[in-house]
Amino acid sequence: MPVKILMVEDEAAIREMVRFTITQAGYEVFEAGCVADARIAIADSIPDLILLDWMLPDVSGIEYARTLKKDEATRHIPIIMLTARGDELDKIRGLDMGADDYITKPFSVKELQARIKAVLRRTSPLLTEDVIDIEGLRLDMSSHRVTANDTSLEMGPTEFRLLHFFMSHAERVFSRGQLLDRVWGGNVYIDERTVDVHIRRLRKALESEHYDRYVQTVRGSGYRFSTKV
Amino acid sequence: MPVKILMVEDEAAIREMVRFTITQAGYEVFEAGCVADARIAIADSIPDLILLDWMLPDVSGIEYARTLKKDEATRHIPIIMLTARGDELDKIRGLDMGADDYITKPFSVKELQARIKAVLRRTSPLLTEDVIDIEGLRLDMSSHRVTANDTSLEMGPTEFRLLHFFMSHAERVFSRGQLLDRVWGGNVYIDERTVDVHIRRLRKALESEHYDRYVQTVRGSGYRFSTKV
DNA sequence: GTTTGATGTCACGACTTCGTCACATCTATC
DNA sequence: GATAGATGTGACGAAGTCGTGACATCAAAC
Repeated sequence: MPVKILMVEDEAAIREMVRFTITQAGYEVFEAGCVADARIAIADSIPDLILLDWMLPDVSGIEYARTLKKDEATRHIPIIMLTARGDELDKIRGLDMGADDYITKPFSVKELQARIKAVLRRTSPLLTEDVIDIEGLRLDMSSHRVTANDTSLEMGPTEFRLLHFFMSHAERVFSRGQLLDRVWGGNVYIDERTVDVHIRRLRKALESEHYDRYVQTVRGSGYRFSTKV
Repeated sequence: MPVKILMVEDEAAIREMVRFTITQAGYEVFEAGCVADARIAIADSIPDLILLDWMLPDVSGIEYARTLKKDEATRHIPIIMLTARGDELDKIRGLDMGADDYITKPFSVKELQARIKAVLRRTSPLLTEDVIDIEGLRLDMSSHRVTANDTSLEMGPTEFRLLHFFMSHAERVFSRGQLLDRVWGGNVYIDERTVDVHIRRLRKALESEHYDRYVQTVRGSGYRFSTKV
């Protein structure tokens, strides 16, 4: 599951350039030309980062950023604002609506790549890793494989995504609703108890090498991946 | 468990701006357009801070602040008064009805954020923190875990909430009624003696690492979490 | 068309948590 | 040291939460 980036930008030229930059770096891009489209894209699948133009045809980028930060489901998503001139930057900074970084046009491919990487590393460091190894449990994104002490473990696609999410966000509790949003993708009308079943399947897959104890139930709250047993 | 802020303000524009500022900072907002609504909101759930306009349609902010400070259940809630002009500020100061801070309109987002943070820090320094550590007893909200000297402690959800409340309001006595209001949430019709039982359960959970001595009985008043034994 | 694997839902049972009660224990006061 | 009121504590039933196997559905592969 590659890192998903949503770009909200109306100028075709910049979109072209950003799309190239991002795919080049191995991320997955979703594009929206206006806020309305962005909403649809997010409802469909929650991205790991948003590149947000400050001037948009329908709603201003600033205003939209505010909306995103207000919503519980999207609050955690880091936002990089794209602004036209340096002097606008000050204005935006002054408004302080929760962007995690800013970049002024025109910008270079290298600069954009660097900032994306920096923001992702800051917000969820393990998300960018190609292979995550926690106490001998190794999840390899490129080969799409999970091994425990060099023993290959079998699991379904959903369990793999679930494990990847857990391992890149270890030591934190997530409610069933949050897991549905972030592992299944938004706009799904799935019973929350379904999460239980996939947790069960994931545990079963990890069981043979005794890593199932890392997938912990937090009664009344949700689930957690933690090495502290 | 986010910090809850009640805003009592009749002007829609200011409400909009304040609501944004607050959610932005990660707090939870409840809104009331008049004192009557504010009463209802408080009966439902006691906030951690109140932003109170000085001119309100039904009862004046000053008068309401006095009422709040008279009532045992709401006395502890810090109040920030919102006033229209600087000269009114002197008047209010002179009246001294127990506001913890004042802010004059128009005010900036930054200023409001700063004052909220300052007041919260002053009244309950640890309320804004995600992880609270008191003398080796550590409560981590994000991983939803309690550890004592690196030993994980087991307890039920209610005991966890109770301990979190105690640790973020250390060295203060709370009556059973106050604890019911603030830990169980308002509008519950539960026997006050039930608190005793949960205190007992919390003590039992802390017992193994000898932190139960921090949960203290104040005869005739209620309970207190204190490191002074 | 059949098979296979993945997925979401359901129902049942096991287990936890919660509020209440009854009784024991403690403390202040006389 | 007797009394009365406040608090500690174990037990219990009810309600809630979670684990788990079974099943229906669907899409892709053959």
